[in-house]
Amino acid sequence: MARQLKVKEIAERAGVSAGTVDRVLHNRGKVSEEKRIAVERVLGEIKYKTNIHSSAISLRKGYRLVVCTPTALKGEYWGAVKRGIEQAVDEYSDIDIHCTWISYDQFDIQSCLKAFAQLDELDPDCILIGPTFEKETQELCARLDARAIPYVFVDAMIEGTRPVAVFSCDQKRSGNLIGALMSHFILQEGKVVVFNIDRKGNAHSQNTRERIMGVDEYFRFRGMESKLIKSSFSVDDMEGNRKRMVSLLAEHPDIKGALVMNSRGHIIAELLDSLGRGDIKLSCFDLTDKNIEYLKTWKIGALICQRPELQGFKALQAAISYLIYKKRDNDVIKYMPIDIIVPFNLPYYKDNIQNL
Amino acid sequence: MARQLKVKEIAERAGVSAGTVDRVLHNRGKVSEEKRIAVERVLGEIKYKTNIHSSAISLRKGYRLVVCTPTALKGEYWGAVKRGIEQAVDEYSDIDIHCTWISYDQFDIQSCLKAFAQLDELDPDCILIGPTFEKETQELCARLDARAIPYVFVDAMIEGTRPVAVFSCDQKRSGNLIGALMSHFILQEGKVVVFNIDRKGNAHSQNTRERIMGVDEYFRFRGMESKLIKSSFSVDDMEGNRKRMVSLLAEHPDIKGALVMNSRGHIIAELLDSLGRGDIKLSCFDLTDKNIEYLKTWKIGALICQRPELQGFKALQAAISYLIYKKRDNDVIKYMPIDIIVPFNLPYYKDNIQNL
DNA sequence: CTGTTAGCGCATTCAC
DNA sequence: GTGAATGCGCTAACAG
Repeated sequence: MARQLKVKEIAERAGVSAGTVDRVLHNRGKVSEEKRIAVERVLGEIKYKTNIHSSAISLRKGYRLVVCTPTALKGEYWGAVKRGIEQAVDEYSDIDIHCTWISYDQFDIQSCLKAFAQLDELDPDCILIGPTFEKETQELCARLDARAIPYVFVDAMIEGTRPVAVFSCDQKRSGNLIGALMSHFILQEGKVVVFNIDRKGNAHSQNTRERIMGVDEYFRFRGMESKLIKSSFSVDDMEGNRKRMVSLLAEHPDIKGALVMNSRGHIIAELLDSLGRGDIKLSCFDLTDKNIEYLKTWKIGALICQRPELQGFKALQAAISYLIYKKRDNDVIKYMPIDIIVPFNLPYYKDNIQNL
Repeated sequence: MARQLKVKEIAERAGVSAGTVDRVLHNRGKVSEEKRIAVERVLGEIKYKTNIHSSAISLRKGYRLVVCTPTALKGEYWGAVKRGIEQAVDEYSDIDIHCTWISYDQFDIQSCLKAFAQLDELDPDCILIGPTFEKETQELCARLDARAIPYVFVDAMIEGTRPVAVFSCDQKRSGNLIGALMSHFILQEGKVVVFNIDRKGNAHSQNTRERIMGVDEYFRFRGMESKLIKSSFSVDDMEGNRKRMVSLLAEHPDIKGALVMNSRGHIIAELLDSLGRGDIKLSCFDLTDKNIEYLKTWKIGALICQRPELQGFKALQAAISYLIYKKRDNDVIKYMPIDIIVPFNLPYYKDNIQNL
């Protein structure tokens, strides 16, 4: 296999200049039909791939990005996403990337609206969005589309929008999976509560809804629908949670398992623990510090995770690559693997630099 | 935070030339004590990080690598490792990397010796080794050390050698994990056979031994050692396997589960299937095409995997980075995550480009 | 439209 | 030892 030709050599072969080849390569226009064809002919004969290094080094332009996600606390889900983004910024430090961070309370729609209003005031090259509320995000995106500001979603797709890319998981599959795991744990012996979180001013997030559909689907498939009980809890009212839990357990003495459809399983773990109901098998989503704590002591049986760092990393990467090459990939939605984490494989997921 | 200084600016501040700064940065020597200190002082004040792009572009040198692993068939474990390596070569195509591939039969020690003998004839810049036989690999490495040829291990560490880096999994943990999974499947009801593979001219590989230790450890921990039965099978004598299996099952009618300590679980799956013993729960290692086939039909319950593509990718990366910067990382062994794959999360592991 | 040219930041000559 | 000069491959700016 021959050495790869360089721009200059392609230019020679096509009887044009390097500048023209560059214009054709990145279809920046301003090339006559004739010359374009000449260049494309040469390009067709060989396999050219632009040298990312030379490219990056010549492209000495800065990019202003805004990242808008639920509050990214260290050790929580969005903290991991943030880490991934920061890691990517760091890795791309040769490109001058300036990030502005804006966050909102994912359980409070007003807070989200306020954050989105801030976005309207800014004029970045691209926005990374961690969406929660469907309608509000659609409205934001309509405004961004109008202003021709591209955006990338992390964690979830929002229908009716036109993102450059989306990094997420197949949430329904996650639901199937956690349902299947739980059915193994409880073994037809009793019932399973499916917990959700109370939100201010809006229904469940898209992701949560899809996960629940996945659980339902699995239990229906197994002919065990009647074993599912639905309930919810609050992220801040612990006393209320306790009361609800006590009456729930009284009402359904045959509860053997609990699924929390988001990352707050640790709240239920603590509650069950304090009520002396460690016999109830528990499983939830995401490798957060608090979940890890309960996973280690087997109070959470398994965690279903979706590579938040990688999502953040790839999202930043996608934004930059779009800004540089203005190319949209055909497959907008990129699915991450769904990881199953139990105490034994925990150490090699947590903080593992190999995971990017 | 201020913009990062460039070599030229550092040179100015230190009152030296760019050349000198470069010599200090990569301690290539030939710098007077005095100037070195001046440069290091400036370096201490700021945070300099060399621009990998400019670096890569200036460093216009080619590298000759040799990859020596068990035969890398598509759809099998080593095929995945190969894919990862090729992917990395592709990604680094700006650097001129030339790979020579040498393979051996992992179940035949003579074949391995022959491959290693070939290595002695070559004079590459670095070798990527997928080791199987411990003593033979140690001997090879001693010769490589003598010839000052650096090497990287993929898949397993071999004690008594000095690799630049090793990409592997904590195999004992994998054993713990598969043991724990199996104990969930069979639920104290019956016994578990642990299968291994017959090898020509040597005992089990290091990885296999560690995995078995992990299973033993877990069952001992649970006070269930008596439930384990050890057996083995051949990769090519199917008729012999069938006979052995029949007599094994006759001897132990209470077998409820089977663990295969390598990637050849599909052989046992097929055998059990043909014997009408689909009731025996089966689990093994690695996401190979044949295992996937049985996983999809639930004839294999779960696969334990160790990111072979990523291992290959990182190994190539480590080799190049060592060749360029001559720096050895302190943590030679890099552990990959241990993935649990069941039918539900299979699609997002298999061929998922997001996994690198 | 098109060709020429001047860098980008670093590594490596090669004189001094 | 040391600095100045050159080039890597690509892109952007500019003159025509």
